[in-house]
Amino acid sequence: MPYSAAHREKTRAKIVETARILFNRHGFQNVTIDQVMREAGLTRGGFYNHFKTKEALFSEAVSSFLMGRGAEWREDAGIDLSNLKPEMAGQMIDAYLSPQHLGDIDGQCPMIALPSDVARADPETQAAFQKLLTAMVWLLETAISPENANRRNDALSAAALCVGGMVLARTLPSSELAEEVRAAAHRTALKAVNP
Amino acid sequence: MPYSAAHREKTRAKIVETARILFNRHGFQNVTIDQVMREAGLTRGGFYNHFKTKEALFSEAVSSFLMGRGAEWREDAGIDLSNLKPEMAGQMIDAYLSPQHLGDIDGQCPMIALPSDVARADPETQAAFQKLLTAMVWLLETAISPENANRRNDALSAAALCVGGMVLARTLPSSELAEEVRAAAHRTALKAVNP
DNA sequence: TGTACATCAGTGAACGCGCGTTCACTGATGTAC
DNA sequence: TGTACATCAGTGAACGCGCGTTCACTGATGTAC
Repeated sequence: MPYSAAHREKTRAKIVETARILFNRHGFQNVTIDQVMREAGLTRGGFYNHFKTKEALFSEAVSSFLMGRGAEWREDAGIDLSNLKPEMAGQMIDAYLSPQHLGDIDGQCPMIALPSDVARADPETQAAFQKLLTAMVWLLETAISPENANRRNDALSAAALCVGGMVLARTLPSSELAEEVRAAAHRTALKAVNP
Repeated sequence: MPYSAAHREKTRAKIVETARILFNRHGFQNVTIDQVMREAGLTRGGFYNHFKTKEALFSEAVSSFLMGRGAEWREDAGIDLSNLKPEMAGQMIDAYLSPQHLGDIDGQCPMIALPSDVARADPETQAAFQKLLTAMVWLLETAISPENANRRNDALSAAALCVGGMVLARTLPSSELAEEVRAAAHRTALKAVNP
């Protein structure tokens, strides 16, 4: 058995991570397989040793965020999934709706960079997207103080504010208005999880 | 001067309106010029009599919403721009975050259907998108009771909830979760403009 | 320990298709007389 | 009022390029002996 399974897995992971970043930058359709493979230090043809189609790569790239880049991101924000405390909902929102996240094209959450692309993608990709949102809502809901009778409603709304605020801010050409939207969504999301 | 200017203008408007709908359904890149022209009852080649590039059409399609489909939409919701009253912020939110709007693929607001596409489009298209948001925020802000000291913040947040809630709901494969997000965003947006 | 071998990750040329754009043309229509 | 003409909206064939995918191959590496 030439080439260890670990080697194969490492190459595959490298392709997925490269793709995640390029999709974040340019969107699904504006990234070519050639580009991904070259950026990953490989050549075009090898792609199909690892993935069936370009769409399959997209699905993996979206899905990889939760435990990949997203995990680093939670760590930086001081969020410990195995030990959620009420204040972590606020920390989550602070991090998600931060100017840093707005400026971090490569590392951003796929829900911000790719919603339209996912809406038109295959069911696997949409399922990966849904998992991302479900995880976010779960985290917010679990962290919100149990005294709040509208926990679920507030968690869902905070998630909508997080994604909506960032999507709008990303799309606006005027950075002043973008910043205004981000800041307003931030303030209101904090109020929603901690009324 | 053969063919009246009105005829030319009518054809052009027909192309834009057809394109707006097709972009809403399939996204910018998944719609071909051939498709648009055929659907508008014309043939491929004529396109360039009216537009310089496909991107120019995109920009017009986004921009056409405000005074086109969006105007019908405001009328149905009972919103009169020349005579805004406090309760109209609520009517606006009721209409935007309604199950009907969620189901209306063809008629939906471009901010919901096309945010990722616009984020990667040319400056004209982004400017058209910004005009849409600016109009929405202006409407909400103007309608919100002047007693509210955080008018602008609340209007911006309500807009983020409107767009964010709908974008998420559109992208989710589970219609139950989609409906839950929509309803939560709706409730919280209403609270934001009318605390 | 060293070597022949089998495997399969990776290579790069080629294929085929779709689509944005161009272009020479056609023919419907308004105007001048 | 009727007709010849000029204009230009609309036609449809063709071009050219890019990209997803395929395929015959190469050569690095782990294993058997």
